[in-house]
This record gives sequence, C-alpha cells and structure tokens, in this order.
Amino acid sequence: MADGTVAADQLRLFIERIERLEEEKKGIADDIRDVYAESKSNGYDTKTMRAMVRLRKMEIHTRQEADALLETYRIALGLS
Amino acid sequence: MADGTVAADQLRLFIERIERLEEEKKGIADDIRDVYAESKSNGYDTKTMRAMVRLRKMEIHTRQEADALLETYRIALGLS
Amino acid sequence: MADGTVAADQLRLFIERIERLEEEKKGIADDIRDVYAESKSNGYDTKTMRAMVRLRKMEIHTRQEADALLETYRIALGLS
Amino acid sequence: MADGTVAADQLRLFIERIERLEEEKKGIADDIRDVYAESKSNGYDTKTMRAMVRLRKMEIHTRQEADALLETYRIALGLS
DNA sequence: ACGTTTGCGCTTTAGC
DNA sequence: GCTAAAGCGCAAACGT
Repeated sequence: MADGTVAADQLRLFIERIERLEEEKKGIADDIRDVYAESKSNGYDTKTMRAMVRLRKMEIHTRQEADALLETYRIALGLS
Repeated sequence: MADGTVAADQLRLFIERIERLEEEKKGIADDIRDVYAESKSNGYDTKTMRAMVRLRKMEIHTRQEADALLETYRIALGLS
Repeated sequence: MADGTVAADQLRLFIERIERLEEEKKGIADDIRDVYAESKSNGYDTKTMRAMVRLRKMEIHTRQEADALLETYRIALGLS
Repeated sequence: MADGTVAADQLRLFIERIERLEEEKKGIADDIRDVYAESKSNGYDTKTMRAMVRLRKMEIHTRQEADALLETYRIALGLS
C-alpha cells in the first residue's frame, strides 16, 4: 500500500470523525430548539428565555474571571 | 404552594435543561477543535480540511434542495 | 471650529451615508417583492420560484467553493 | 411557438429580473460594509455606529407611528 | 498578541 | 399565528 493511500485514508478518517461530531452537535442544537418549543407551549416567552440564558452565561463568565483573578493573586502572594 | 412558585420552578427547570444541553453542545464543539488540531499535527492543513467539510455539506444540501424542487414540480404538474 | 465638532460632523456624515444606502437597499428589496407579486399574478407559484432562485445561487456558490478548494490544493502541492 | 415555450421564456425573464435585483442589493450591502470599514479606519467604533443607526431607525419609526396616530385623530375629529 | 476575515447562531421578517 | 428563510451581529479562527 502506497503512502499516498495511507495518507488519503487517514485524512478521510479525520473528515468523517469531524462530520460525525458535527451531526451530534446538530442533534443537540435541535434538542435545544425542542425545549424552547416546549417552553413556549407552556406559556413562556422564548425571546425572554433566551435573554435569561444569555444573562446567566455572562454572569457565570464574570464570576469565573473573578475567581481566576483571585487565584492569580493567591499564587502571586504565595498563599496556600 | 402557590401557582407562582410552581410556574417559577417549571421555568427554572426549562432553563436548566437548556443550559445542560448547551454545555453538551460546547463539549462537542471542543471535540471538533481537537480533531482539527490532531489533523494539523499529522501534517494536514486545517483551512483546506474545513473547506472540504463545508463543500461536502453544501453538496448534500444542494442535492436535497434539487430533489425537493423536483418534487414540487411533480406535484404542481399533477404527476404521480 | 473645535476638533470635537469636526469629528462629530464626520461621524454624522458616515451615519447619513449608511442610512442613505440602507434606504436604497430597502428599495431594491421592495422591487424584488414586486417582481414576485407580478409573477404570481401571471400564474407562477412564488414558493417554487424562490426555490429556483435559491437553488441556482447555491449551485453557483458550490461551484465557486469547489474551484477555491482546487486552487488551495494546487498551491499546497506547489503546482504552478 | 408553443405556449409551453412562451411560458418558459416568461418565467425565465422573471427569474433573471429577480437575480439582477438581488445582485444590486448585494452591491449596496457591500457598499455599506465599505462605509463601516472607512469609518473604522477613521477611528470610529463599528459596533457603536451600528447601534446608532439602529436607534435612529427605531426613533424614526416611533415618530412615524406617532404621526400616523395624530393623523387618524385629525381625520376622526373632522379637522383640516 | 492583534487585527482582519470568515463562519455560525440568532433575530427578524415574509409567506402560508 | 406559525413555520421557514433571509439578514444581521457576534465570536472564533486565521494570518501577520
């Protein structure tokens, strides 16, 4: 078997792994859509819910940055 | 327990389900990044690989659209 | 005349140019709507027409992507 | 010349008119991108400018609605 | 590391 | 009113 073929097979495998993962990602995205739809059928406003999710994510992110900063200080000061 | 509380609990559950799914989606996206990185370390060009994946997806999509259009024609013309 | 005023004038001009262009764009979009409406009054199915336009655009795009990918290969392989 | 051919020609003309208009629309959109780019190279923040354009559009829209309401009242009250 | 550019997701809008 | 598609904004990714 020539190297070219081996390389082609390896490349093909990488591509297929990526495509498989992208399908999974698509599936999760569809699940998220379904939850929003279910929420809507229960009387909740989708746009507002998306805003809530976005806001919570930002808050988590902000909190993590604050924690990282504290950790940096802790190490810099040689604290356990 | 008041209705308001029940509703709040239900909303919270929906939000948490969405956040859980978004974490999963993020995980898959990270996996995809890893595969591209692994491919790169095996000598493949990331940009080219992304183009290949994108092209394959587009071709599938174009084919599906073409099929749907033919079906539309078929129905419009009253063919079985 | 202070620099602040000059800057404000320049910014205002940029904003107005954008707004003018967006009006033009809106006008074109309205023209497109009109053509679809005229087509419909001539007995053509709007949905099918939109699908045709979309499909033709996708095919052109797919072709261009394929060409670009070939070019990428060519360069990667050091071919003239 | 058969009716089928005439119809096909007419349809083709409609499609081509639409495609021509969509190209024009694309051109305008590109021009808008250029103005934002030029603004950026002059030191203005693109994101902020987009927010300004959006806000002004909303205000114009709000103003128009208010005017329309006033006009409705005027007519309802038989005022000149 | 930064700035640019491209792809992806969301929002909004149009059609049924 | 709801579904689907087009347009827009953002964010990651590439190149410098």
